[in-house]
Amino acid sequence: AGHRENARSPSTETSPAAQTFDWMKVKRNPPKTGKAGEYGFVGQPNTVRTNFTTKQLTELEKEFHFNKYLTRARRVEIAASLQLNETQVKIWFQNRRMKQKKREKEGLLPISPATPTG
Amino acid sequence: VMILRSRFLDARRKRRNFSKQATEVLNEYFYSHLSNPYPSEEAKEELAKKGGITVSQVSNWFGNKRIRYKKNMGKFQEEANIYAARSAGDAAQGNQGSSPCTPSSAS
DNA sequence: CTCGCCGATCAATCATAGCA
DNA sequence: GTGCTATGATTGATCGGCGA
Repeated sequence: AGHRENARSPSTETSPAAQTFDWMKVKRNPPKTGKAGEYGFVGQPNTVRTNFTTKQLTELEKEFHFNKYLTRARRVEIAASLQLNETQVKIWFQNRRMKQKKREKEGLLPISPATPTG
Repeated sequence: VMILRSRFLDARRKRRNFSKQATEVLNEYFYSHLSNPYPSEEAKEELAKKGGITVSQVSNWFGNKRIRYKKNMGKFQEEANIYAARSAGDAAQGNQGSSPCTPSSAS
């Protein structure tokens, strides 16, 4: 699943090789990590990816080993404990699960593609 | 920043450029589908096999390629022309009707 | 309708490879 | 041996679709 755009820019057609397709115009909204309690104002979009500290990552990983999925209550605890947003904790777990899945997949058949009669 | 960055630097970062063959296959697909360079899972597997790399690497390559291409289109015009000429006659440019091209080699 | 998850992708960054 | 660019991988966060 993903994007299905294919529109082309209305103008700028002089160049034959590369127009400006829609996917080239795709822009992501700035992160709304409303990071507070660190610097600047509270509730002000950070506009930049948060850099998790080693401690935070360690705790998150530890929790991940305990259980791959979090409950609302648990999430609140961890978020408060690590001084992160609930959303950040939630997202971290999501990305973590995806990473695990990818790891399992890679360490399974990248060495033996079973290519009979190539 | 400062500090803390001294992570063991996961050896993962250890990388090696892809073979010419892999780059060739990837670029061929990219510029042949410049209007929509989003290969499906199947296409990725095919490309991975042809290039002798993993599907993840194919995904990474396209992800980086797309971002870097649109960030510096001018820098890729040259490549675009080169690969565009090679496929010349594929779903690439102002191709709205999209031809029923499905060269999927059936085994 | 709201919320979490999945899968894919984005976008910024890290660290190294390659070249002058 | 130094400095810059090219390139692969990592990752916090977004987008769209689904199901509870």
